[in-house]
Amino acid sequence: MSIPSFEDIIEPNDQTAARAEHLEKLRELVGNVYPNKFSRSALSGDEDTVTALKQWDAVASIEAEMADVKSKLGEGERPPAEVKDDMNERLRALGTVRIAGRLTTPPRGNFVHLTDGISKLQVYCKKGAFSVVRNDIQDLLDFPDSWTVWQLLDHGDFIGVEGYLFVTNTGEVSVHIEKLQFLAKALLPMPDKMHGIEDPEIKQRRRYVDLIGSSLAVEHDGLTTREVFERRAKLISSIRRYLEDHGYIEVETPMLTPKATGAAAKPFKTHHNALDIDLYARIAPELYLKRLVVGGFEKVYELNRNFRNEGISYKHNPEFTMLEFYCAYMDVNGMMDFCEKMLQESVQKATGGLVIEYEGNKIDFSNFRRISMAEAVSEPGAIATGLSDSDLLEKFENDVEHTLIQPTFIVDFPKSISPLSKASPENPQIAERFELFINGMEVANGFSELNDPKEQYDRFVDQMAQREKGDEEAMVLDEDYVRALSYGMPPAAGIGIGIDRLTMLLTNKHSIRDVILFPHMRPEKQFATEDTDSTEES
RNA sequence: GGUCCGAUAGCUCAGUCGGUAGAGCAAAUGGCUUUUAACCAUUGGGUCCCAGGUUCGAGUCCUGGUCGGAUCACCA
Repeated sequence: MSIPSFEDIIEPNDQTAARAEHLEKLRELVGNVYPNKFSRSALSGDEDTVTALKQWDAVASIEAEMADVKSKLGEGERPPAEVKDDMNERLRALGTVRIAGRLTTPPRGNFVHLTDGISKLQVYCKKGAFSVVRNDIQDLLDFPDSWTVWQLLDHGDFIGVEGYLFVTNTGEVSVHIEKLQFLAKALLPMPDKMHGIEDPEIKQRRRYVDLIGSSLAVEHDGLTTREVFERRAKLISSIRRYLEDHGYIEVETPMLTPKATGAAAKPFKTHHNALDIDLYARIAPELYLKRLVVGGFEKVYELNRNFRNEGISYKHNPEFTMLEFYCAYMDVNGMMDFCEKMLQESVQKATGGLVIEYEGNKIDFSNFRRISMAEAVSEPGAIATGLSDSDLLEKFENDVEHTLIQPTFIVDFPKSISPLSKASPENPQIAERFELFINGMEVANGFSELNDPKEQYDRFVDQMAQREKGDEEAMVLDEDYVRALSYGMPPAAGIGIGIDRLTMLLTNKHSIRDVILFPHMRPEKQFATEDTDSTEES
């Protein structure tokens, strides 16, 4: 296949031409236009980012004072000169700052804002009163070359500045530049500064530019893209901390497996050349994790990707992040208790409260309902009886599931659809299994783990029979897993929690694609998929 | 896979009944030594997603396609 040219990739236009020309002129003035580093340091020596600098006590307190002064001013009035002078004296005494970032606007006049992706900091340069670092040799450019460099900066470029802090006439804390260093060029134009990128396709395909746009956008509904993924990260780290605080150990089990089993789903298939065998991307880590319970890891978890070769929808992506964990000697009820507490803690940490707003609904995590599937499909006070397992499930999925807005554990699943869970001691037709529903969406699935190897074998055989009958998603017999259980597994409970869906809830996003940085999409036509066969050894 | 909706300048979007392709931001040029999304003036910038069709004439109407979104089915 032909290799696309650089121009094919960046698609030149008048804007890129101007930027490329600026880059060449800058190269003549400063030498290397892509220098290797810029040492950032600010007042106490620890503030390396714009955000850290703005949050540092001395700076934050002056900003707070100024906000107070400005709040008492009328429209168009400026802070009194004596207030400003006093602050400037205090700021000047703090010393020199070295700070770097991306330009959030084109340089206009003498001002520009730098961003670290979170906060913005204004910098001011006085024509003729600052120098530009030459990146090729230890030397400085002075006026008029320094001013030329300033004028060659574009919206989106990276610069580093050295200078002192001051407040402007309008009361904004800014850096007065003494030295400026050019750090990197943006050859492509930045997104609209008011709206960022709105086209959902470009937002998802080019998440980097969505992130640039969303951090700079003035107007946005709800969380910015960056905030969505920061909240996702907070959720995940708080879950990890909670599990580790409770004695769980994180493990990694195979993603490429000889058998796709442990869940009801269609797998992705691939091929290992050296071994000449087919492998499947895992659909669940479940059976590997329980092998570890057999081996003596009494509390074990894995938080990573699963792959299912199925449809794409607002709540399905071919690869999705799932938390699975197992606890020895626990049953389904203990697992529901633990899950409830863990989710409450995580929601609190990620959002700051237990009540979230999702698509107009208030969802309260402070109390999870528990009702049986039979109760859920029945009129109040009259439990439906005589339904077959499949009718019960169908009625539940069609009539009830979407009505479960508040966190609700549905318990007492039919055993026939739960091939890995233990039967209830009271009713052999019922599995000790639950699913957690929030906003009509399944978020978790857990059960008392079946640990009788012979019964597990029989259940697999039953699944294989259904497979024979054409059920592509019936579970595949895993002989080694049956062997593992035969070494003895303690009673245990396990759970799987859909992290993407939980994130959707906590970020008020309707689509799973909005909470996955790079969701699955068709490849762009002009950049065909790589022909991997041609790289194969012959 | 079914149904519905969408694609116009780098970005955000208008475009009436089928009659010369528009605005704001961004860009270029000039001015400006403290501006707060948008300083002032001037200028340039279009395969109206693609391919057909109807028409004197199509961004606009019709058919097919591509890509995307919503929704239903399947699924977690």
